[in-house]
Amino acid sequence: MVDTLTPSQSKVVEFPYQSNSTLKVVAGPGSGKTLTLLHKVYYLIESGQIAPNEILILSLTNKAVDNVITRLFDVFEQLNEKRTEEQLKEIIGGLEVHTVHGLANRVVIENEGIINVIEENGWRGLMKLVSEDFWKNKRPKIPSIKDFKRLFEQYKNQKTGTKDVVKKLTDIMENCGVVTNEELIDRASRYLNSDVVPESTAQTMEYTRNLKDKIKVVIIDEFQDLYPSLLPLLRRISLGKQLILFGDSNQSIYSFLGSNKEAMNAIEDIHTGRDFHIMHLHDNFRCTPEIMAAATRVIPLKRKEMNDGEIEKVCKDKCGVKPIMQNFSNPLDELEFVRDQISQLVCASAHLSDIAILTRTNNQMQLIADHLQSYGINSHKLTAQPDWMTDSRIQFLIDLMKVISLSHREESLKRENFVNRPWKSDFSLIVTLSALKGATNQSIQILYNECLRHDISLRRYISSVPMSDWPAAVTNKRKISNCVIELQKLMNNGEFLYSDDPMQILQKICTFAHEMGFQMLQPTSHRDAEQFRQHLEDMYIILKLCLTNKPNDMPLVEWFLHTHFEQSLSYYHENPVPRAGSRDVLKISTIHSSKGLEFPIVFLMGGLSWFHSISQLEDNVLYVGMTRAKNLLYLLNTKHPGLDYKSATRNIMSNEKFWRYYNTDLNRDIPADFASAIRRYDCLQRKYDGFSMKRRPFSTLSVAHNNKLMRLIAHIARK
DNA sequence: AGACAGTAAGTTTTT
DNA sequence: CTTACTGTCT
Repeated sequence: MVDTLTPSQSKVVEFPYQSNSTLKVVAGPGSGKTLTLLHKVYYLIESGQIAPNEILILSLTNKAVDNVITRLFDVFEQLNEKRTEEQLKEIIGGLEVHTVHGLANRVVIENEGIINVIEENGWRGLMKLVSEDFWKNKRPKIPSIKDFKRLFEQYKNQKTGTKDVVKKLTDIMENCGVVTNEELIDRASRYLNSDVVPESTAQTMEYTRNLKDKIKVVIIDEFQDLYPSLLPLLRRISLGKQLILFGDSNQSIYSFLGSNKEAMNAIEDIHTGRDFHIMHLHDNFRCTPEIMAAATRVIPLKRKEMNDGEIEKVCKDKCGVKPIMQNFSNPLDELEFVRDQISQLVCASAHLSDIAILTRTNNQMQLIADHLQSYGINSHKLTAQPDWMTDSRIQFLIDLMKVISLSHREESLKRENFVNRPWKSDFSLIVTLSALKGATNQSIQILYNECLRHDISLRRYISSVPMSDWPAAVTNKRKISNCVIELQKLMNNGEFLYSDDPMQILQKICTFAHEMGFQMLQPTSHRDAEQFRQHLEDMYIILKLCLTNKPNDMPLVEWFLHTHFEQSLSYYHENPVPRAGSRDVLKISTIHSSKGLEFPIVFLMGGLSWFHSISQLEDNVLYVGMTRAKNLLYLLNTKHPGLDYKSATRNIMSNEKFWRYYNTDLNRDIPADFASAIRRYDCLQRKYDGFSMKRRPFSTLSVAHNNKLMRLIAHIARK
């Protein structure tokens, strides 16, 4: 059955099930980790030891989860042709595959109802509630949202200093069902730890209980990404179960979340006195020996292993081309180099979709995408989430919908004489009012304090207490009041909350936002406006999708608010390139998001050198980036003591030997006529010559919001 | 108070 | 390399 696997892979797959034990599988890049994992799952089920619903597969990123889910069906189908599609679906449907946060979310929701994870706009709103002197003697004088977030966490843990301020904020969050990601994990592990489940709710807590009692095997994919604060949760989940860890410590690139060295050691003996086994998958089926040799030199520990003769076995033949390294002092040169190389590669036998450009930051990613776009080269961003979901303007609109929906719910509960506290709408309303032009921090603070004093919801206070009775210090009373009145109009208007027409819903909410003139929705440029329009369109698609799968007894708006996150993720997963005109587009991703993926050709952008010095990536980040490449690797502006800079750049386009190797490796036909590549390239160059710098508007070259590049270009222009 | 020299950070993800 | 803040001196 497992004859397609290597001996070491088979050993992992056939390792016996044994409760209360840990198996750690160290799997280097390209070693067939996911394949082995899936075979392992299949083996557990097929051998009758474990039922599908007794297996829990966890990972840290959505990407890794997607990866497992996507390949599940293929691998299972291949392994057993006897089963019908229906049976396979049932087996696969029984498996639990989640991100750690996704799992925590489910547990918490089951125990305390719908909760929301606080987002950028939420932090901005909270920030408005702390007084100026909170920032006195603090690190940054002009605090950003990020600084605020950091300080908030810090104070929460320390429980010293401005405790009362933080306490006030956490109370609001508590009341409104808003949590931070850390809190989400904490709460989940609390619910799993509390062994006493109240009898009355025992039946409904099925999911939580199953996690504790039913699951027998917990598989953690990419264990190197774990960080200390996840450990309590994982400890509880793996209690008494077989814990199988897959990963590679050299690919640990999330050390900024906490010390994962510590976490990695801790997870090995997560329960003391446990049976512990470790296995290695050494073969590398992905990279060429040339790429692997360079990547190995990047990690000090690896270099030592190599000397000890304990190196990964690369299973591919030499391709004859070493990684191409080049440094630039001018970012435009770098972008042009990339563009030129891509032209050459495509004119030879590469497809655009073979190529991936990996960057360190999201900003760089956007910059490169824009530049290539200006030449008519389409690219697809491999982000963890679709763009529109991270657009704070869209999130703001969703917040507006939340205020209306939650307020409506509160009103109807009140009519039926239920308890009125807590008012979940307060949080979203604070976020909304904070964005209102003219509503100062102070006004919102005072108003909110008044509400606390009168034990009344913020919305209700604003709408029912006459403005003349508001504290005098509140400015712009009319504007604030008007905003809430308009919100209430939407709330009482059945055409919004109970509408089944996605366009109508979108229109109503946009009209409202427009009339209120929210500052943050004002586009700063034409480009900005176009982007917003596109994101609105994407939101419309998800609204339409919600309409097709919503339960009959739930209004569309409510269903959307509850499920839009998951729905968009799965929609995005199934339609990875929803709007690109041509199918053949190149891929752009941050190094972090590219983990677990592989590409025939990789451009690794160390950093667009804003500085004259070339940025040095962390060892592991560089290693991950390099080992994504199957056949050809470019290292641009990448500095590392282990790398040898003297390797010469060859003309790739006319390297027949390489392209023979390349096409063979990808199971493609070898082109008969290599000379035509050069002809095609010449033709393409002539076309690009038409794109003179003058004709290309500056705004497409750089990004309006990337001031740094603008300044740098100005600097270069002066010279 | 104002000028000047020295220092540390910048980024990456999770619903 | 640039920014944003600190500390020290006059």
